[in-house]
Amino acid sequence: MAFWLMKSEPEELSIHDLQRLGQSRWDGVRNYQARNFLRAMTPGDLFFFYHSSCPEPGIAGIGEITAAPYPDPTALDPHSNYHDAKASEEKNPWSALDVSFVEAFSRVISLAELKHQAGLEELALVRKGSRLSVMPVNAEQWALILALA
DNA sequence: GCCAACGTTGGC
DNA sequence: GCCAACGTTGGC
Repeated sequence: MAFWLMKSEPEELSIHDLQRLGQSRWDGVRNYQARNFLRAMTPGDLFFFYHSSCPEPGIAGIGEITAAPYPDPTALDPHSNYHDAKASEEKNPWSALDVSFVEAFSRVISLAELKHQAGLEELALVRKGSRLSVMPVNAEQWALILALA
């Protein structure tokens, strides 16, 4: 079992949306490095649900990977914001997977707090210039962040 | 393969 | 809205 962190704009999908829905498809990733991390995920893996591009950016809860990665259907949908004109049924470079709700933290662990937390220096989220939307979290980092919640 | 121009991300 | 940083595109 592995740990991850994935970013979502809460206006699109927040941890509370996921709580209400129970499960959701995680799609729209259009960066190869992030996609490669998606493809490394297996059912049972847990991820921190990060709220980005919002008034209070930070980790808002936990979700679980429930299905192995499959071709991202939004890449083929001309009406989707994530449509990729170069993708086809035969050759779709993008991946999506299914996630389920695990927990909503009683507070958001803010980005500022994560930046100041000793032991998280290597976390891609807080590294200068890093804009990855999907990233690995090691067991030590996971436990450290969980203890802040 | 180089690299300038452009687009995107995402915090502030 | 600004802008730093990174990624992608496309001419050469």
